[in-house]
Formats: sequence, C-alpha cells, structure tokens
Amino acid sequence: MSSTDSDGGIPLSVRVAGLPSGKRNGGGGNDSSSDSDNVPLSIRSKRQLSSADSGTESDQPLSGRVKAPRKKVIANGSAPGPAPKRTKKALAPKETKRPRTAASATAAPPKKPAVKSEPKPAAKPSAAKAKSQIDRKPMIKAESSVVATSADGSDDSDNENEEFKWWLDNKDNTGPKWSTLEHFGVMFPPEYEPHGLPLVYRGQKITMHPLVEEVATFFAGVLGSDNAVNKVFQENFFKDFKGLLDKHMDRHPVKAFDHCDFSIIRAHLDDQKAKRKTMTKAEKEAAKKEKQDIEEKYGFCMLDGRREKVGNFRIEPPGLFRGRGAHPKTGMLKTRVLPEQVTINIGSSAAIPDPPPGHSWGKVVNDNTVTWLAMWKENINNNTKYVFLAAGSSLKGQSDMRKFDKARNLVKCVDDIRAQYTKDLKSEVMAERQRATALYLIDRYALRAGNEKGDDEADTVGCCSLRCEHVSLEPPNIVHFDFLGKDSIRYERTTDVDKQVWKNLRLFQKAPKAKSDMLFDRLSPTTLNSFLHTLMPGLTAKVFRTFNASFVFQNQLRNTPEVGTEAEKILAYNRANREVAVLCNHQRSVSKSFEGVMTKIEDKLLAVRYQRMLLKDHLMSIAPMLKKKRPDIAQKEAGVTPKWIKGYLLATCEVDREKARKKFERDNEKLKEANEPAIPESKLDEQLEEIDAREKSINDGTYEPELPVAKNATTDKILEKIDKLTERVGNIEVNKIERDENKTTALSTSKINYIDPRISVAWCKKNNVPLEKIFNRALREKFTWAMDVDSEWTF
DNA sequence: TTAGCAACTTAGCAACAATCAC
DNA sequence: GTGATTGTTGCTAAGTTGCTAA
Repeated sequence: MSSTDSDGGIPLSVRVAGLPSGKRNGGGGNDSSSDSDNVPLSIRSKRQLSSADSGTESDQPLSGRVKAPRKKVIANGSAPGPAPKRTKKALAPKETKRPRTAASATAAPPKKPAVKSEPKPAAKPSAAKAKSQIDRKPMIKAESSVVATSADGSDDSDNENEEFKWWLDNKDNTGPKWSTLEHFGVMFPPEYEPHGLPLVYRGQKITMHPLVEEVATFFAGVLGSDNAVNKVFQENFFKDFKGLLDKHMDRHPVKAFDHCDFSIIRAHLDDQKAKRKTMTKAEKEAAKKEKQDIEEKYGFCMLDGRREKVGNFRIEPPGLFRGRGAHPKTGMLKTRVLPEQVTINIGSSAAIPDPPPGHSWGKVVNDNTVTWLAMWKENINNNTKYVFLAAGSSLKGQSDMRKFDKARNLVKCVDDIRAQYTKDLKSEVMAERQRATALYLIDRYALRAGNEKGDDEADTVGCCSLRCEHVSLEPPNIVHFDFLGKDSIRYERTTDVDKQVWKNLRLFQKAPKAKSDMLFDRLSPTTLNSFLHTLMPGLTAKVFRTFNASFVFQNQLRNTPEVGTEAEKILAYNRANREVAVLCNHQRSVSKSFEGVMTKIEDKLLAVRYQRMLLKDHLMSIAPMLKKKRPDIAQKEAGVTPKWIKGYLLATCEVDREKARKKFERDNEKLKEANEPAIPESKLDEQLEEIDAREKSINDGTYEPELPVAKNATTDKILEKIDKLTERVGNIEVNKIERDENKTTALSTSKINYIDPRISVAWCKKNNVPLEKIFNRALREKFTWAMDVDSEWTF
C-alpha cells in the first residue's frame, strides 16, 4: 500500500491515520458561521464556560477583534497590543527556595514527604563498608528478566531474582518508588591532563595555563564541524575562553577569536586518535577490562534487594555546550562538575558511597518518592541533570507500561473526546474554540503541546506556542504548517483540515494580530491539560501522540502479506513504522555516504541481474521449450543494457587487477616473514596480461562471459541457480527501497518511545517472525514486560 | 494566577562495536 | 586479516507535566 495517495501526496497516516472509528472529524462539512453562534453547548461545555467566565478576558464572545496575549499585558502593565514571541522571564540562576528532597543529616524534611519504609539505622555504616555490604547482596544479571524470557536458551534458573516479573503484580504505582536502595554513586570524568601545546595567536605561540589550555582543547576538538564555523558558537566560546585567559594569564595578547589558531592542538588530538586506533590487542583488552570493571561497579544498584542496571552513571564531562539549532548559548563552556555539586539519593540504611578523595558530596538524601540516584545542576541553563536507572530497569519498565496503558485507555474514550472538541470548534468562547482547534491539531497531526520558551533558548514551537507566521491558509481548507519543532527539526506539511478548523485558524490570525503573535493566545499547555484531565484521568496532550502512533502502527500492520517471505513481512512492518515516524516528524540528516551507498546497491543489483541474464540466455539456447513452462526465462533484465554490461565488465577488469596486485604483495610479505623466496614479479605480470587480454576482448566485442554454473549443468540445476539469483534480486530490491524511504526518516524514535511494544510482539507471533528481527537486544530488554502477549493482542 | 522548578520522557547524533565482503 | 559498512549504544539536549510559592 502506498503511503501517499492522489490528493496531494499527504501521508495517509497523517490524513486519516487509521483512526479507531470513522468519526475523526465530526462536523467536516457543516460549517456555516451562523451555525456556530447557535450551537447549544453541551452540559460540560456550559459548566466550563461558567467556570471560565469568572472574570478573565479570555471568555469574551467571539468577535473579529482579538485581544493581544494576556502575558504581554501583565508583563508590561501597559495596554494590550501585539506581542512578538511569548517568552518566559529571563531566568537568572536562583537558589532553590523549596528543596524537594531531604538532606540526610541536616536539611529540613522534603516537601513531598518521602515514604521511609526502611528502618533507620542507629548509625550510618561507614563508607569503607559500603562495597563489602553490596557485594554480599544477591546479584542479578544485567539482563535478568530478559534472560528469563529469552529464546536463546541461556541459563535462567541460577537466581530467584531473575524470575521477578513486576508486570504480573497488580500493584498500584502511587506509593513510594522503592523501599531500599544501594549504589556506588557516580563516576567522575578523569582530571584534565595538560599537553603543553600552544595556541597560535597572530603567529605567536602562547603556552597556556592548564585550565585555559583545557578549554582551547575543547575548541580544537570541534574544528571541522559545523559548530566551529557557527558565529554564535564562536562568540560564546570566545567569551568564556577569554574570561579564563584574563583570569589565569597575566598580559596575554589574545583579543579576537579570528586570530586564534588551534591547529597545533588539533593535530595533537588527531594524533591521539590515530594512536588509539593502533592499540595492540593486549592494550585493547586492558582498556576493555577497565571499562567492564567500572560498569560492574557503578553500572548497577540494589533496588529493593534486586540488582538493577543504572543508566547514565557518568557525570557529564566539561566541554562546550552544543545547543541545537539557533541556540543562543551554543558554544558556552560547560564547566566541570565537582562532587560538592552532586546530590546523592540512597536508602537510609545503605552505606553512603565514598566521594572522590579530598572531596565530599554536596548532599545525601533518602527520598524514595523519586527514581534518581544522583543529581547536579549544570551551569549553562541551570537545568538539573539526573542519574536514573537504565531503560530495561523495573522502574522505567513500569513507567513505560503505564504510559502505553494510558494511551490504550484513550482508545475507549477518544470518540467522545473528538465529538466534544468538534462541537467546541464552534464555541462562542474564544478560549474554548482555540482549545478545540489546538486539540484537533494535536490529535490529528501528533503535534507536541508546545510550552513557552525563553529568549535564552532556541526559537522552537509546539501546538500551543505556534505563531501566526507558522500557519498559512489556502481556501477552501488547505493549511500549510512550517515551523521549527523540538530539536529545531523543521515541521513542514500541507494538508486539508476540517472546514471549521480552517475558519478558526483564519479567525485566530485576524488583525490586529501580527505574524509574530501567538496563534492560540488564549491557550497554554497547562489549561489544555487541565481540560483533558476532565475528559479522562491522566490525559494530557502527550498521550495523543502515543495513542495515535500506536494506533496508526497497528492499522498499518494490516498490510502485512499473509503469504510472503520473512523479508516481505519485515518490509511491511518497517513501512508501518515509517508511517508513524512520518506522523511524528522524526527526521534524521541524510548521511554523507547515502548517495554512494545507493549507487553501490544499484550496481550490485544490476550485477546479479546480469548473472541471471547469462543463465537465462544459456538456458534458452539449450532448452528453448522451457520458455512455455517458465515464461520468466524469456524476460529481459531491466537496466542490463549492452552499454551497462560493457562498463561493468571493464570495471571488473580494474578490480581484478587491483586484487591481483594486492594478493601478490600480501603473499610475498608472508613468504618474507617465513624467510622463503618471493614469488617472481613475472607471475603477477602473467595475471595482468590475462586481464589485459580480457579487457581487449570486451572492447572488441569478442568477450565470452563465464557462466555462473558449470558448463555441463543440467537444466534443473540452471533453473535452481536462476531462482536463487531471483531471490537475491528481490532482497536487494527490498533493501534499496527501504534505504531510500528511510533516507530522512528515523524509525527508531517511534519504536523506542511511541509504539506499544505489545503490538510488535503480537505481530511477530502472528506472522512467525523472530522478535530479534525487529527488536534489537536493547529493545528486547526494555520491553520484557510486553513479551507475554499472544498473537491476538490488540492495542 | 503564574513563574519557577523538579522530575521525568523524548530526541538526534556521534562514537563505538559488530558484521560483512573481499 | 583488513577495511568498509551497518547496527548499536551512549550521550546529552530538549521537550512535557505537575506541583508549589509568591
């Protein structure tokens, strides 16, 4: 099934998206504006209207005039008027006024009271005892729960913990996240080791203070990337770099970025990289062992007595902030995190991990209402960074399962919700009409909620933060979206919408609004989500994305051929996955090697077809009667033209020459090592002459190609070989199509985050496709909880 | 009412590892 | 065995959501 259709090339999933019912749009055709004024509000709408009526301008009756965003009024205390971008107040890093966690010894109790199910120890075990204490605990294999359900036959009986299937417990998840928690803390990046190489400034070599040199080395590391030539990146880097120069180096001459030359340091980095590549086997083994030891120590924790994998146990190393898109802070120095900045969260009876020698932890808390093991604040945006458990852990799994179950609940009430917002599209209350329109877009196009952003962030938007300039309208009901979404990924789509939605969008853009004004000036994710809570417990804008992704996927899987090869079934699976990725606008940049790879695949395809052609021709010459039984034998091979054949054959000559030379060199090197006489050069010359003769015959047109079967092969043997080549052709074609279709679409994001894994498991069971063909190890680990569903399970 | 924050999920990319083709 | 290619993993930025203090 094609992913597009005749009316405008809009992806099918986007237009109709395999909806749970045919009621997606409700009032598609009936949209006279006089209607809208007379539609009786539902009881719910009326109640909302009355509560919303309590005194804000958002509830004014609809009219041509649209008030400027409220925020603007409040911020300036001046008359309403068009505001440019709705922004958060610029945030200066502020001291936290409301600690949510309790420090183990001195801090006040947490605001959100932690449920302490562990008995308080009389005294803290010493840090020195920590390791021995954890070592005594039963160990669970990293992929414990996977082992229990994996098909690889590996041992799954050596530990009772491996049988722990939390998803079979019908426990509500509102209580504490854990009862006991033990871990070794976090791992810090290694200290900087100065190399002593200079920065060259206006031709003058400047040896730097180690703290300055470190930052210069960060910049040398990005040379050659887009960042290095990004003016904002350069400016932000240089500001921080110069600050360090001024602080640590008296009378340095560095004034301007443009005169800084980091190439000596860069050469050193390249050299180091090359050295790492030429490590001996023993060195590689040692490095691997060291990595394993670190992962063994920091990579696991004991959660409620079970050994669970920790995710990002490494503290982020210092470097240059690589904000995406046009981020105003990109290039700024991300400073080194010290243990004193790190808060450790651990069970109250567990041994507190040792901080690095000479340091202490910022805080140690015992908060079992949260899932993080450690946290710190980064200096760029004052954001909190957390150390969480790995994706395959029970905590993450539970959260994932809840997410998909919630989306699945939406299936039951989505028709009512759609009916509700369809009705509200004509509401007399502007706020309601905007909310309904936004909800339509979120539901139909899987848009994100779209929170406000600050001036110190990249200018990206979601549904609620769309500005008039992001939407252009074309009668009667065509909408063109063009904006930068999360990660500054462009969302560009032309589509037909419900007529009332179109009218609403036109109304929301009406003067005096400027292009840079908010499209939904009476709406925010908070108000939208509050409304959604009234329709279904726990419902938020985000749930629609999960719901629609999973639903579209399940519907698209219906295109799986009942009789077909495994490759064809997987192609259908990937196509369904792609529909979802397109719906969610999951893009990736085209790899640099894409064109080359496609050319190679095309060459490979033609080469196999050429082989098949030779066999067909041969068969026709020895058994022409087969033409009736196997008409495919007489069919021409697409693309295998005389011109292509000649070019291909000549290219093989060149390849064979190169091979002969290399083999000759390699063989002689081996002989030299074994102190044996070398093969004379004349042997190579003989081979090359043969190839020359072949090349000549190709050019003459007298070349007799070699058959890919024995000369005396029976017709059955030849047919068998033809069939094998046909299968290869099919596989290469499928591969080619998939690659082309996936050029700019990232399938993995939706697979990891949006598509209910139970749909995939059921599909595999139904179609006899091994799960490992569609879920890699990490996904199988992440989704252990989904493995038990049967082939008939539906979302 | 709203700014600010905590606690999470979602996201693309680059480095690394595994596999493939020769 | 080696280099090329492909798949996987780790990293960390960038979102969403819910809550609370002011």
